[in-house]
Amino acid sequence: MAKGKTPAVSTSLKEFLRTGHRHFLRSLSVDNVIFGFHENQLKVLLLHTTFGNQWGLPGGFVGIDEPLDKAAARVLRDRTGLNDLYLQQFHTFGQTERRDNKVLSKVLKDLNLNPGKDHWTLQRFVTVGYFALVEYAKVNPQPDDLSTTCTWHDLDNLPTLLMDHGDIINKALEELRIRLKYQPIGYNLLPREFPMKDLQSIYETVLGRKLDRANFNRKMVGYDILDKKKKLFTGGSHKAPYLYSFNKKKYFKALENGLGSDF
Amino acid sequence: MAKGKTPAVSTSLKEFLRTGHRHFLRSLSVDNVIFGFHENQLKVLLLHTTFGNQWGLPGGFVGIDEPLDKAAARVLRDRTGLNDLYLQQFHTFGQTERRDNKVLSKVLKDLNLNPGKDHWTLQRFVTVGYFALVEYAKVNPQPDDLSTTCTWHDLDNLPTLLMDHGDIINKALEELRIRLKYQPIGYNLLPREFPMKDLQSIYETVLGRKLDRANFNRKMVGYDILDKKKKLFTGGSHKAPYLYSFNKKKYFKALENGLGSDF
DNA sequence: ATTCTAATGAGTCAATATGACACAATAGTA
DNA sequence: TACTATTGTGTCATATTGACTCATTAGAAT
Repeated sequence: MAKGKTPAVSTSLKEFLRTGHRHFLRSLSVDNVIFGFHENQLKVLLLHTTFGNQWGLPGGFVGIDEPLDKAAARVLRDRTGLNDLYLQQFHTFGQTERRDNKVLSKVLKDLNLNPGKDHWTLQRFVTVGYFALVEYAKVNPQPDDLSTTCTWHDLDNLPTLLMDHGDIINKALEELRIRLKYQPIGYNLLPREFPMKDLQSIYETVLGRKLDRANFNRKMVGYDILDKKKKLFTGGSHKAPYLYSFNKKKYFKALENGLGSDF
Repeated sequence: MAKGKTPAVSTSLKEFLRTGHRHFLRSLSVDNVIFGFHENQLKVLLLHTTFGNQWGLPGGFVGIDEPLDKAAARVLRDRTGLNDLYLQQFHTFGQTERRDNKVLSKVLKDLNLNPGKDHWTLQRFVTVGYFALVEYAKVNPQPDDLSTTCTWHDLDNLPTLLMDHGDIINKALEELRIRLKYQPIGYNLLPREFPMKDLQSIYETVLGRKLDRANFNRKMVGYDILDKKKKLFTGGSHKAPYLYSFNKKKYFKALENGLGSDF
């Protein structure tokens, strides 16, 4: 979907479509499922395509001399304006139906480029899926050259999506669910300091069921990977909760001893 | 590494190297980490390359109209002679150093083909890693067109490997370890009926530590996914163990209730 | 200032799971 | 018939989990 900003590539969309096959790996792309958390809702960042009038995941191509992970990180940076985010490869999608005839052939026509079936963007693409966990408030969503808007969408109220992007999101969520069970990565969705209730909300949303407040607290504190801070003044008319922050040192020590495993 | 046997592709190696770029996706390959279990050892199936005098994973290219998963299954079938095996995609490797200059340029020279830097096989490749769990005794290892032998190797005594194939195996093992903790997939490495001790050995090998016999037994039986069969006559001078077999119906029912999860 | 409300931190307790170990049973061998 | 190695099963102390209680407290209402 995205126009890559790899060094030495023209910034013009037309030029990109004409000569991209010389600067990017053929038939390979990356797509990012960027998760955010806001108002007790898990959200995904989506782009609205200029030409096809459809929503799709932020994605891009892989530079001919660019590591795969860097390509995904580049797309993530370009769409969020942020660096060094939690980004995790989770699955590669290689069905033969994965090709975008509608949107891109319309683009090509509009730009007076050869819309023939053999254009490199109209070929079948294998895409490597990454999911990212980002702090909602910090993100400044940026559309790419093929889209008009870039906005958050509630995960349980998604619009119709391009190609298999719905499947990709589902798989990302599934993978997130699994990972959350043996790595406490949820904090990546929160500010540096957060009340325990917010972390619990994330777990409840991702796992899809309510958790007991007291037991959740006990368990998280039990992992010994959080620092307890001073109080928070919430503005709510009730007892103010503690704030916690994630402690990386403690985390890696805890990982060695095996966090949350059977056997 | 492998020559694909996709329909309508010439069976000659030379022809394949000359025209492969028209039948396969460019710069994309699949590699299989095929695990077997024999004499209490976890084994991996490796190929010895004819030209480079090195060992590598069984792999292949993806047909232009072939689903990714099918390509991996095809490679697995071609090397083992078996169908319908446990095969799981686990990671895609996309470092820029992933190109095979040594082996393939030698092959090209020997076949009097243009050994220029721009030959399609000498480009950088992104490879999708799959791991398979197979029943050791049933496998009939088959080398491919670029290798002389295909044999099992002890996982803890591997030879020097091609490119990043060592990393790929390590990652596969790591992924297998994680999966084993929340899905009882170990039985795929065993015959249809097996004594509990063999299953325990697999867990011990994969997890890398001894497990208590009685507790392991209790836990596995507790999952309620195994059928207890008649006795086995081992030939050993001791009490004969029961045989168990995996029950898929029970398994899927157990999965719904969440097998071995925190929270 | 005092009372009220909603949400928090901490604690209890029964049920269940885990880890370490014990012991009788038994297939083949001596 | 006794011996040996290994198996099926049981026990028990300890740790973890799930469901619940209760005193505490920040801000709003009075």
